[in-house]
Amino acid sequence: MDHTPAVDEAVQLQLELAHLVEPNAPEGFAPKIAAGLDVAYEPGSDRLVAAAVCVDIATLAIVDSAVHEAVADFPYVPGLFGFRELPALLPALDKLSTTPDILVCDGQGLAHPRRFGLACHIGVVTGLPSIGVGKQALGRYEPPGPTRGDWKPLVDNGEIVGRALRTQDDVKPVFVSIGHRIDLDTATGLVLKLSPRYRLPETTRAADHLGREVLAGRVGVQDVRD
DNA sequence: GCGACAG
DNA sequence: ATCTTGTCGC
Repeated sequence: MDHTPAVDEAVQLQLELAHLVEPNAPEGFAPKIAAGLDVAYEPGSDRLVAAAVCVDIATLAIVDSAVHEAVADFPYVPGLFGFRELPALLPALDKLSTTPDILVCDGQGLAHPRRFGLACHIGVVTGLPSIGVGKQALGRYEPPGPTRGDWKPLVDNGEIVGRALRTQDDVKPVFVSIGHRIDLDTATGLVLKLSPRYRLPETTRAADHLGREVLAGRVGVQDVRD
């Protein structure tokens, strides 16, 4: 990517990079390790902590983690998340001693006005399969049934860009969309697999928790290889 | 034109 | 995203 592009050029960059998104999983794709990515922000400052936590998909055990502290150099603009979080997320990924099979991002992937949300962005840049799991949709959506596993397609301009997925009975749905090198069905199945008990996947819960602990100073960055 | 708007 | 008080449930 670039070194802090201007807001207006960021939009153009997304339109170009969107062509690089691959909507299918690699041959014989059988992910074993999923990495949860999240960024924690310090109130009233530009300081932030990006966290990456690797989880064994079969057991949900945490097998590796890393963080990267930085200063936000791009403003929060809905639709331009990648430019704000990638600069911090990429270094965190590099610090992992494990290469995850798939990245689970906190935000949208294809379910984005220009079909290039954070998950697509980090997927294309790293070349790794990725999926986006947002807590909130960018636009309107049809509520899925009340049971875990129920879902409704997310439609934007006549295109199916993702799914509103119920990960637990009677809890608000999450918004799943592909990021890169994966398909919607596989992404949906993986999100359910990673969310056996809570609304959000264990991957994003773990990354969110680690980021907050480091921000608060309760966990030293050296404890997770900084 | 106006409102809505991932984290 | 983060702040903030209380409440419900395991």
